[in-house]
Amino acid sequence: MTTATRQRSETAEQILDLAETLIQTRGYSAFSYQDIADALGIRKASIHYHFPSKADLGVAVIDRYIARFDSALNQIAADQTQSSMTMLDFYVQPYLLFAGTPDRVCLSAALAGEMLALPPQIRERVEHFFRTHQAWLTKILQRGVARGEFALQAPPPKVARMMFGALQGALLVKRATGDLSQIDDVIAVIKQQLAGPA
Amino acid sequence: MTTATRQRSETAEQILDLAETLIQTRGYSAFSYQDIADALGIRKASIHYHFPSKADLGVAVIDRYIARFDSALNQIAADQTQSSMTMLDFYVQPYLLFAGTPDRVCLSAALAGEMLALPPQIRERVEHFFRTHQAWLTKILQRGVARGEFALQAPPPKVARMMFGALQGALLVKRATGDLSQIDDVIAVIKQQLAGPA
DNA sequence: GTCTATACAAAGATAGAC
DNA sequence: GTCTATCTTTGTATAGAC
Repeated sequence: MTTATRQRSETAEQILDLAETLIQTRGYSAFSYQDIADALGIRKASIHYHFPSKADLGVAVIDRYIARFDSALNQIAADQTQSSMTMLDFYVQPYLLFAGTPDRVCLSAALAGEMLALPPQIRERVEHFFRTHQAWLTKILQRGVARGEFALQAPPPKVARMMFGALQGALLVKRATGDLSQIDDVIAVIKQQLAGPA
Repeated sequence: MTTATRQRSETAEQILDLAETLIQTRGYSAFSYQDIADALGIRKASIHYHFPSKADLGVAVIDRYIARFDSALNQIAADQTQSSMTMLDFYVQPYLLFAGTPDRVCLSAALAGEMLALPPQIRERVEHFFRTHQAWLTKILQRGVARGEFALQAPPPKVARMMFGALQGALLVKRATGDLSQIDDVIAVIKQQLAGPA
């Protein structure tokens, strides 16, 4: 068992949950230990006990976020009897979940907006998240092409980039405009294009 | 002549330029009057003379940003002899400009990442920016379809949403990963899809 | 593991001299 | 229009009692 999976106290988990939401809605720079202390009814010093510095907390939040996605991606790829489109449908589930809320975007996208204000350890992880997801999408697209399920008009890596950017951008636009149908529309257009010319 | 076009002092312009860059690279919450004072070799109080509050400065920055885009969009639409694809090529110019720098994203996308931490006046403008651009893109797509230049597999408003999100997302990913080819790839894929099935 | 108390720096902002 | 000086609040962080 690695360090990443060592269990955490109940309070630590609550702190992580709240910090994740705060970063997604207000950004890393704009949230404070005080915000969390108020919400949980504890003192700032107690949070420092669990996460000595704000950077430590930020790293823990994104590491957990990444781990959740990694687990989901592995699960999807585990069942090779599925169609590639079904795999993509599973992939976009988290985006649809965020889409259902008025104020949530992908944690990594929120962080990417303030990239140069982030501690280096956090920056690295945002970069890792983006690279990993685009690579994963590329693999699914290649699989779909190989199996004759997709008819792409551009190389899989480029289509993967377009898809990933469109999903992340759609969440940002959704929140800013308050129009929750943004992601549904974007996903619909993407899927139609993968299916190939009618 | 409207208020928006009233001329500003040289110092005020320098402050706006720097604030714009700082918001694009570090975000609204993370930049301070001190950052600007240091860079310009002036005092914080001097900035407060030109822009009483941080919200005032933020509003001035995004208003100028929006005005620049509005002007560009109007210019593009002014010459109706152009092809719709040419109009789109002009539209993506600013994105390509940002794409050439390692750390710039669209001002509105940076702000969208920390939406709930923004003063209401700024939030409104981000929303306005997103709505305006998607509406403009929709009009160009409709024009292209009407003139037989584009063969879309989905309704123009939805394709416009996908395109816009993809462009914004591409800039964020570009900065996070450091791969400047992200936008070129995304634009290439988008254009190929507009041209219709081969 | 949580608290009180406190240190220390930075932020946004204002008053008033020049 | 810019400066010095100052105020107030907030943010991150630590020491040490319970």
